[in-house]
Amino acid sequence: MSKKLPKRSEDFSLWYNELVKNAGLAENSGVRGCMVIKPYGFAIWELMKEQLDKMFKETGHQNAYFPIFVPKSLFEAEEKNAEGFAKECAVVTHYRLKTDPEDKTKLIVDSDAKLEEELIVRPTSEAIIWNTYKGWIQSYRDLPLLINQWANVVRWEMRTRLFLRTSEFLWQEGHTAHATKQEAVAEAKQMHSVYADFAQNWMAMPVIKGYKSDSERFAGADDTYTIEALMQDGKALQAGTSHFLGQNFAKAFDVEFQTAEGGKEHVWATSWGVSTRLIGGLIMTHSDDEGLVLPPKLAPYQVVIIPFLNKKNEEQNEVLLAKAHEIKKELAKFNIRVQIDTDVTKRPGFKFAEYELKGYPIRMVVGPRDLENNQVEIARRDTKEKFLENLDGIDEKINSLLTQMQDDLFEKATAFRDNHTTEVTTFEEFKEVLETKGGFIAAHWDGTEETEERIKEETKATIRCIPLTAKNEQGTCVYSGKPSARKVLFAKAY
RNA sequence: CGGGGUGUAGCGUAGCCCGGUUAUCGCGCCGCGUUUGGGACGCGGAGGUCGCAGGUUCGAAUCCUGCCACCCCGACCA
Repeated sequence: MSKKLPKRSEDFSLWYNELVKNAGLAENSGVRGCMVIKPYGFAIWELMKEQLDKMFKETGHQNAYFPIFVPKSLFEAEEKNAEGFAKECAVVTHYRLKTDPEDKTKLIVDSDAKLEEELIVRPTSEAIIWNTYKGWIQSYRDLPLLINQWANVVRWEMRTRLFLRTSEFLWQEGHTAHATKQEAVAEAKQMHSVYADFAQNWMAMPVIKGYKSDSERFAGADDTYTIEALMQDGKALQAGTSHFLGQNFAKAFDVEFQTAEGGKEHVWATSWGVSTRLIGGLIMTHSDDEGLVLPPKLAPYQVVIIPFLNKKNEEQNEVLLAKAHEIKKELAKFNIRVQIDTDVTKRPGFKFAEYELKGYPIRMVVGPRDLENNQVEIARRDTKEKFLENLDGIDEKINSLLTQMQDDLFEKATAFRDNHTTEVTTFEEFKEVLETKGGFIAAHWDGTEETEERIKEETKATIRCIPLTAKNEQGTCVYSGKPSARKVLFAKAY
């Protein structure tokens, strides 16, 4: 069915692309930069959504849905935001097609059906949402307003990559309104932590929490908090952002509320989002030359049971299948997601390779030999270890193995990240590390956009974030030699 | 948007420079048989608007023009 993957170490991009396609996660759609997410890939997204949604609700948020189209006049209301996205907007200008009089088999845009005002296909929903919030917020009693939306957005990027950057992508965007600055900042930080929690405890993907420099900040935000992950090729991935928007959108959309004291004030805002890009991060964090490696918590199926079926031996097949179902039922006690492979036409070796490619965490093989001994063969996807396990108490054994694997994956990824985080003091060192080893580089920076830009031009590395944990220590900027108060994290990024 | 490349069956490809019966091969797919504890083998079979539209020609996958899509590099990417 699928051919061998290219080696990860030889051509990471090619490896990634082939992996995504061969594992059945997604493919290019043939529609400009848009991808088709296939059922297996979408199942991962659904698991992510389920957990994130739960976390949002636990922190007091509700879901709602706003239009995909944003009238241009609304879009341009917040200048910085509009400017930041202007170059990558899809725009609806007409609302009707008609048969081409020159060629009856063709349709053409009906020029009589030109919209008076163009509609922007949302690249993000601040504008339409804040225009709506204006009508929802009059009093401090209406606050805080804590809303999340699951939606698709469109950004007309010049160059696209499956999951990491597509013209259309799925995401969630939270948009909140608060009575005080303090409360809004706390909300932005809280959601920043929720993302970090999700990345680390569900995706087993270690992240650095930090905030963005002026040039990397969200257009229209006062502060952008980010979680930054490191991929196996040494490039950084911005995995989620949470923005403190100040009063920028409240002012642009005239959203004021009456305080308890009777005064009028603009509300304070946040927005925060993660997207299907997380799936790309998940893949590039854990996977290997054999294919996808999924952390158990986000694996559509955590266990595949493969009974050794033989076309010629119906009786034995029945016994093996019955045993497989029995085991599945046992595992259900711990809500373990199990698939039973009932295909009689493929040989075992082929199946093993396929399930490895798809990243099933545990493979359990049941053959005649095992039946006699009341055992199964267990194979771990992450370490490739194989061993026999007695079936007594198999539910608990598998459950704890899954927990173990989840922890091990996180530890392994953390070790990789730490090994690829280098502190440097000179620009020579900076360039050397970037070229040979990649990864995060912690270096002093003078805080100017100019220096940041120069470094980017010379090395392609950008400031990924100013870590929240960065301790104050006087030093000199790695590029300009000017004084610096703390080290920041640089990397080449996706 | 600039530079380069590719488009031939579900996938990967040969053929194109130098036009000429019925378009090559492998994988996959279907059928039968033998197999089955790490990607099986034999035999038989199905599957093609050669990216699209024009043009040149007795004749176009092949030459010319235009368009479209995709890939790589750059630019772009809160």
